[in-house]
Amino acid sequence: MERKRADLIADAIEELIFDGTFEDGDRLDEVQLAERFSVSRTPIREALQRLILSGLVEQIPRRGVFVRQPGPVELIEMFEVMAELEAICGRLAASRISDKALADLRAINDRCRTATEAQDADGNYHQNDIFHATLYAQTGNAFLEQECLRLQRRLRPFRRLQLRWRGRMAQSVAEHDAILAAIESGDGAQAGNLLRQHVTVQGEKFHRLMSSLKPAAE
Amino acid sequence: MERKRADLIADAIEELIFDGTFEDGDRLDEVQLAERFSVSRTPIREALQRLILSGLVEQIPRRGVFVRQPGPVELIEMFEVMAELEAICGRLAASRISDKALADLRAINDRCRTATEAQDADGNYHQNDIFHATLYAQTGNAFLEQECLRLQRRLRPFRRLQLRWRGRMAQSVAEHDAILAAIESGDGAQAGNLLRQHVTVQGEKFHRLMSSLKPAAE
DNA sequence: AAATCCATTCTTGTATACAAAAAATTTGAC
DNA sequence: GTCAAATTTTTTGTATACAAGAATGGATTT
Repeated sequence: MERKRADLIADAIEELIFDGTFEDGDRLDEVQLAERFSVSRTPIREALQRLILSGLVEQIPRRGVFVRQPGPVELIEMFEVMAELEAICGRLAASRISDKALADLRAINDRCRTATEAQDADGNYHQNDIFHATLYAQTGNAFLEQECLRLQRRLRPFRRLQLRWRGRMAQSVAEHDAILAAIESGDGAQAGNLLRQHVTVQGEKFHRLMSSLKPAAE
Repeated sequence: MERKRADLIADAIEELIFDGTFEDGDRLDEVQLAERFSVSRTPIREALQRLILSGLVEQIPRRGVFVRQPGPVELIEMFEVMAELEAICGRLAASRISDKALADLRAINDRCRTATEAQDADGNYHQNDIFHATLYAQTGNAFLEQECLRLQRRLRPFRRLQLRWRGRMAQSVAEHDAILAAIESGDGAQAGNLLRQHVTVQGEKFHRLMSSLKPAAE
């Protein structure tokens, strides 16, 4: 399943948006991008199509495509959906997970713990993504897994910001422990509730997220 | 904000797949489609991009795009996700719905009932879609609403088939009544469970119908 | 001086031409 | 006659040329 050049370009443009090269509201000029990537406008336009469909940019007919970072409201909404999806995953996984996968999850969370103790935010962040992705796979529902991965990917740059909150990493690891305990005991409802709380943006996390958005809003 | 020609073509091709003009596994020839719609290959390719991203067709690099109808397993998975999403909508709507919207839902279900009594499958089908779409909007979460509409749209041709089951339409209307009662009493958990069951049944009915058709299809 | 209208220019949307890769067919050897 | 290799053909992927709509700027008028 090889990928085309347009896919690579789409990923590259996505990265340029995430790292701040293109800010909210910026127009993505086709000819500039074509020069930057040393290709014609055609593959650029294909790449932009992908980004439009993923919701990362918005197209205004005959005007161009513009970076469209989600505002506070939309972001909260997306996190709410993510929380509910993860709750579903937890509930389903509790009744469908294999012993091996459970051991894998414990091992992944141990690596989260190690990274946390080493103050390694990048490591924690990465292992955390793997933890959740592994959980998705244990729902036994490949379609659900893909949908979760899609939203996880979309929220990635925002989730990363939350790790800057002091003590958040350690708390996250502890929450993973509780989730794993609920899954192991087969208590799907409890696993779901814990996961929903784990992902839901509320209280301190809410303010933290909002203030980190302020600079991007300008 | 109807976009451009490529979007109309994408919808048209989608319709051609749903109505059976293109079957599972068929290759969608770019030049043939270009002739059919009297445009060049460029807008056709853009339309196909959309269908690829929506999962309705599959692209094999350097080979072309092929119609990819979901198999029995994937279909069951999709219905399971739809059921869980609707359950979420029901739970959220129970605490967020307005009195006016509740009255609207009752009116829509009354139209479902009228259509059922008139043996009007098309009418019931249409009003049923509106019923659920209206419910999505009452979650107060526009992102969730859009995601639900997306999956609802994808499952539409399959949901339609289950109405052929004798008595299903009347049962569906009764289930809507129970759901509305739960929402009105503010019992989100109950509303969610009823909706999950309501949609799960659709999937199972469809599954049984499909397996009974399998011999004929081969 | 401000506003409006027209022309120029810039950008997207579409068509076509070209290149590269895969499928199909033909030709040749055993 | 069959299998294989090479060539032809078909089809996708990319580049470029062209058309149409929107923005911009200047000139003219009030």
